Amino acid sequence: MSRYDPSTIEPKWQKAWNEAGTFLAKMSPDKPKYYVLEMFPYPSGNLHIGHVRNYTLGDVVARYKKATGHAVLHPMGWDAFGLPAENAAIKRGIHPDTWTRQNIANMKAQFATLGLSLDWTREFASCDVAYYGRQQSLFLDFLEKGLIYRKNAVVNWDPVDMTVLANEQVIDGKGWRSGAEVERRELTQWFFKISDFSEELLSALDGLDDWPAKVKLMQANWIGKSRGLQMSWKLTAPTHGFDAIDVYTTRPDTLMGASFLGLSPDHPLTKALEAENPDLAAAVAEMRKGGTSEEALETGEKLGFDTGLRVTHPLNPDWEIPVWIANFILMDYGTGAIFACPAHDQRDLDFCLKYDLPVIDTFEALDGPESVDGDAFVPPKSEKVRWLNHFAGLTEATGEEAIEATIDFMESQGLGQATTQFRLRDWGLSRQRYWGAPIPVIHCDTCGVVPEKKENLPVELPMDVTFDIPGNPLDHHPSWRNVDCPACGTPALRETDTMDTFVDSSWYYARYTSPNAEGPVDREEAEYWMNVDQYIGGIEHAILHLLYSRFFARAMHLTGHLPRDAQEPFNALFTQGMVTHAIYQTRDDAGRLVYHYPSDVELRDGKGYLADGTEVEIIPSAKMSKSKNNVVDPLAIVDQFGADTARWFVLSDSPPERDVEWTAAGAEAAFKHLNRVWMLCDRIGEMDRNAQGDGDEFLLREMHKTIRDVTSGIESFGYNAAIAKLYAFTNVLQKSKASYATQREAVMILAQLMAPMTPHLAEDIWAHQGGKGLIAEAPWPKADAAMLVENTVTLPIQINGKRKSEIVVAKDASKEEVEKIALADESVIKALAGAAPKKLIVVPGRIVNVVI
RNA sequence: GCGGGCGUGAUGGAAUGGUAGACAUAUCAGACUUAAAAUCUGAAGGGGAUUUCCCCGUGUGGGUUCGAGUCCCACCGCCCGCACCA
Repeated sequence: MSRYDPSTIEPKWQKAWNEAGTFLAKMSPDKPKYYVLEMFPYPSGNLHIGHVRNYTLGDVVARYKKATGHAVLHPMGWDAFGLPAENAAIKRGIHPDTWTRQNIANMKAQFATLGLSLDWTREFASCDVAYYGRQQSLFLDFLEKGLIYRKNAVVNWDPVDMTVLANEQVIDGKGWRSGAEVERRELTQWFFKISDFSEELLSALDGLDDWPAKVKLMQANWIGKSRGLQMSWKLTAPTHGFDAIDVYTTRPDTLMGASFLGLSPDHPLTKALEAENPDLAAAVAEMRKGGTSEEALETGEKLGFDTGLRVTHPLNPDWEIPVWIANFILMDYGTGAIFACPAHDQRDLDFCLKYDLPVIDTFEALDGPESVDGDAFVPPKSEKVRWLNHFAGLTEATGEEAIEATIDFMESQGLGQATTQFRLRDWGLSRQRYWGAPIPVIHCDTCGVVPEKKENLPVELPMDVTFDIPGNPLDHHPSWRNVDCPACGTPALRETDTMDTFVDSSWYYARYTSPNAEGPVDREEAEYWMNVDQYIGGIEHAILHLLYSRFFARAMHLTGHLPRDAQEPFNALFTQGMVTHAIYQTRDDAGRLVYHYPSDVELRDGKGYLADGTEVEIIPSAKMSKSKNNVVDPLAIVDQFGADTARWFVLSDSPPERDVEWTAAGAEAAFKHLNRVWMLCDRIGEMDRNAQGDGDEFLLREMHKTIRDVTSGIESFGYNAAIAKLYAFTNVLQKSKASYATQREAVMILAQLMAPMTPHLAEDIWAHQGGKGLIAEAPWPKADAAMLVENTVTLPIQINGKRKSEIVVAKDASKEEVEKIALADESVIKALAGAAPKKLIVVPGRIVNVVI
């Protein structure tokens, strides 16, 4: 008898795989290729249990695909630029490069303990000059193609991180990383023209069949296409160079309900009026303060200011409508001006009631007017309503029909144009930070903005920088900025802005295909390996990272770096859930919550107690957080139980797309099970080689069913169900009295089916039972169809749809035979009590239903 | 407000329209043991009769169907995304 000791077998097999080069990706003309990629980690210093889940999910795919005869690419690297490194430099005086390299070394060692089937020869970090230098050359190519431009723009300024944020990085008016209230600033910035691709990025979502519908919907909402009408409203008296105000609306059908025309506080006309009207300027200043802060949202206070200007209604020159400035109108969307229809828009109604402006119904429900004070009548656009005063002659029609009729009418009269608007804005990539890829341009007094010459790339980050002054260290460097203009040769200054780290993660998947290529990617390698066949990561990247990558792949195609087919870089996407853990809390004398480490809590009968007997409150399945003391350290788990146990557990309890709660009991159960499998292998190993037994056929049948079920489970990310089948089969095998030969075959198959999940244990069993070579190189077992067919089948018998009994019939029994046997069944005879059944339903091989 | 998803034992969760609760956790009982742990065997949706019988049961109420956890409608609850977006 031997003991299951992961601490000896796991390093042993990891070494064997390394020495054999088992996981090196090689182009093979005779095999289909398969590229599986998990989102690369930020080198924060330590692996957390969420990484273990993410990378185990991918590893199952990679190992399974290898076994099914694919040439597999499964690389790993580091998303290594970013703010935390600079924060560490400021706080602890460590250079960002040192800090990052130490973290990478540390995490790589932790990765090694997990036994992942990664090709480490392709590893790179985004802060490697070899990587970001190529990124700079992509920048120059994009610039030349007109995919990048510079503009003066109001940007979101994060006063804590001292950097510009993309719109997408502002959450509730706060910086996504720092949480600081975002301020407005005007700076000259570089932008990717992602908005040129709005339509394309939206419509191509339809082709992404193996992406979660949810992610596609989130992207579609983010791109935010809307169809509407743009039209001009004439001012009764021209002012400040305006003789009309352009308005965009998605509800042109409500045109006859116009109550006022609203301007954004940032509208050019507002700005012009501000200069001469102090009262107006004060009101507008007040509106800007409110902005989109959470407080403003809570109070929902509508603020307005009557400019005194008047416009005429496009359809009736005699109808004068007042022009107001309103705080809820955004300059960034549409034209920054709206017409308000209070009868059919709650927000407009609130405003009109507050400022005593008219409310005009333009349609009513078919069953009569709805008169509820303070509530706007807003039926779904698809609902049919009665039109009260529609100029195009509509009487009963849906909102959708009315919108189209209005647009047609207005266009035919030359009063407006159908317009498509997108919410998606260009991606600002400039960051006023040190730890990022330098933007390779030079500012020359005579030539202006000049791109760096390609032969001068890479523009390397200087290592001799200090962090004692706030702001960008590159600005304070004594010499780095000073260069000669590539165009005229006179002294000039380097741009000190660096690139958003989302740029780094927008093309790394392509670089993995050819990490040593002279250019950004090698066309031949890229054409072979691209696309990523299966991409796996967190739902938190559903919008930003994935949208930017989709844009980048298109831009790389336009600049000749990637084939057309690679424009959608990720064929299939899987978003995994979080690993959660219970929080154990009590309250101190002042009523404040105190969080206890799981190791300090004893669990009994579903309740938790501290050493002194105090009962703790258990909050199940909470997000892991250091401050809540509920973080699980994967290294401790590997030390205690081994990597296979950690891998088995994160796969077993929940479907991969859902959150899984880490429990000590669950981890122990996983370990116990692996022990059981080990003992089973041991027992079979000690059997007499010639031993005969009973139940060989039964065991073999169960074995082939398990092959079938585990295979389909892995194919469909149903890992938890696949593992349940493996448990069941282990139980069968454990009780089996079959011959040695059959039991050995069964345990070998068990090992093969477990190999994607628990590769070390599987490898060890394989070796013990005399398997040839490595199990990691062995082909996937095939279920024998003949063994899946049963000779007899048990059919449930229902009476009026309720299960009452069951019968055993031959597999190929005819309908008539089944009917005869069913009618002879005791409970059927009893229920019929001599009468004939009204109806008899026989579904061959499935069920019998007797209707009385 | 708009869009999407989900609701099954004490718990995590299984279930191509066809035997609801696989598998696991926690629980209980038994075996082994001086004892405990480990291991093994078994019980277990709820209720009632009380061995082999009956009723109820997948958030609630309807519907389609021979048959619904699964499909349709309405409602309730929870979760996620977006949002003074015209």
